[in-house]
Amino acid sequence: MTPVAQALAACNLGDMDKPLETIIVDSILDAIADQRLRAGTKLGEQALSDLFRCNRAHVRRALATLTAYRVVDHLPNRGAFVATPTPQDARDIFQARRAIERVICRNAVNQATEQDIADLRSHLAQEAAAKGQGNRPAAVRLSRGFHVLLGRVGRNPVLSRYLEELTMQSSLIIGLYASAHGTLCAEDEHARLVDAIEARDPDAAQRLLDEHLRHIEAGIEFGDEAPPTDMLSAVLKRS
Amino acid sequence: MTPVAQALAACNLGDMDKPLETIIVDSILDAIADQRLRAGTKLGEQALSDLFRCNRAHVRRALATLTAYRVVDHLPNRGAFVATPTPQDARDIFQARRAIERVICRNAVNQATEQDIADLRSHLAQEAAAKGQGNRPAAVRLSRGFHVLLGRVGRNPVLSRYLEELTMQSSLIIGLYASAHGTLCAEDEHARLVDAIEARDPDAAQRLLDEHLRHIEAGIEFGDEAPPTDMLSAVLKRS
DNA sequence: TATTTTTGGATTGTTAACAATCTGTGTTAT
DNA sequence: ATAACACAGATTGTTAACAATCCAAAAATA
Repeated sequence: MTPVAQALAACNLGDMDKPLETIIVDSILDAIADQRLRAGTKLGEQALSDLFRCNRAHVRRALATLTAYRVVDHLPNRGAFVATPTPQDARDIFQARRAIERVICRNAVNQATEQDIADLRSHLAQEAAAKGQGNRPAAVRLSRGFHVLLGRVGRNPVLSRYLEELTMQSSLIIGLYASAHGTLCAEDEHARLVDAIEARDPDAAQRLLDEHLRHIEAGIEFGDEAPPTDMLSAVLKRS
Repeated sequence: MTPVAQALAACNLGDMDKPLETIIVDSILDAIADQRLRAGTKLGEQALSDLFRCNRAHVRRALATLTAYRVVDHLPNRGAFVATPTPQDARDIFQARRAIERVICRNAVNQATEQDIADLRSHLAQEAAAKGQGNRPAAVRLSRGFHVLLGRVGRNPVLSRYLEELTMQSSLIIGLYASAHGTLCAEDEHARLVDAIEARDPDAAQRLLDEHLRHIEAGIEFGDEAPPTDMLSAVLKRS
């Protein structure tokens, strides 16, 4: 079983009557968000079409979409690889997150229903549980999930979509550069953010979120040199 | 000659050794930005592959990319259409622009070189010229071009990319809902923005840009009802 | 006449075979 | 022993033929 197969194995293979391309794209995005697929991994067309029991054309289409999302790098005649953001990319991505989540956050303060706040709190509980059990993969996934959920509460699909892209890339960055300790969202920062939203205090919420993002970014250690490259990503130097 | 062919005719058909898919994508994006292609227009695969003298597979790939950019809506078994943003989409898009351009603008104040400022001023001159001649298509294109150029000066490729997407959709929106008069960026707003950047005054620049975007948005008239739909876009109601 | 059904053409979706390119291995020559 | 070269397997890129679906106009029915 290839590494890619392992990473994507326990996925959305239940048919669910959704278009095939969507299933492939979402499976790969999930795997990246959960850090089961790491930066630089090659996504071979054969491997994927075997995995999803489909035509290479479908895989090709899916890879084109992922390339447009900037989550996959496509090198002509060489193939598709999970993107490996450079340290500069990382800084740009986190600046973009601050710009976008700032507004998402204010929207959330204005528009959150009681149901939304309940959902957020229930998510917090899940995060705490995962951390309590020392279940790191789940903690990583839920940590991103909190931000995505907040995006939904903000009710601006354009901003949500960008945020999902950016958190995806943040997962790659953390996988590449995260120091072994720390790095995960301190969940009490999430909790205090929900408090501020419930209190309908936009300025506090915005400030908390901004600090939170700076903490995450600060927790990243840009080794002075190249990213910890495993064979494949050597090829991936951005032009 | 089909309407699509007319819109894309005078385009980047010079080969330029760039990958074919890129040429198709960029041609269509340019045509949308210039409002030669209007919302709801069908992008038939045959028509495009004839136009670009290429395989349908290439067209398909290009359309997948444009769909990922949210500039094209893909309806299964029916085809690809230039997206028709709803009034709610428009509000979301302009809010996103404010969130993003705010930061781009501060970046520009911090990082603009003398060359950058010269470029901006030269762009302003072109805008003035186009308006003076009453050349509306050129004025529309250059008006968007100013914002895109500002994005480049900000030197955050992530934000620039989102801005390019958003200004593209803004072109569609303006094409759909713009009242006949007004609506174009008042170029003196652009000019004053450049002044603020040259004066290295981030707060003034940010304020000017925010107001500028609100003016554009205010100039849009959301007819209470459906967008001015020409046959095809009737099919395009978002799910 | 108005509504439904049928039917033909056109368009999109799918598949498989073929061509071009790359990667790694093994050989040869210096 | 090292470097350049050549070959074979594997991977990506391209193309064309075929199948399924949709759309619009004509025919049939009420």
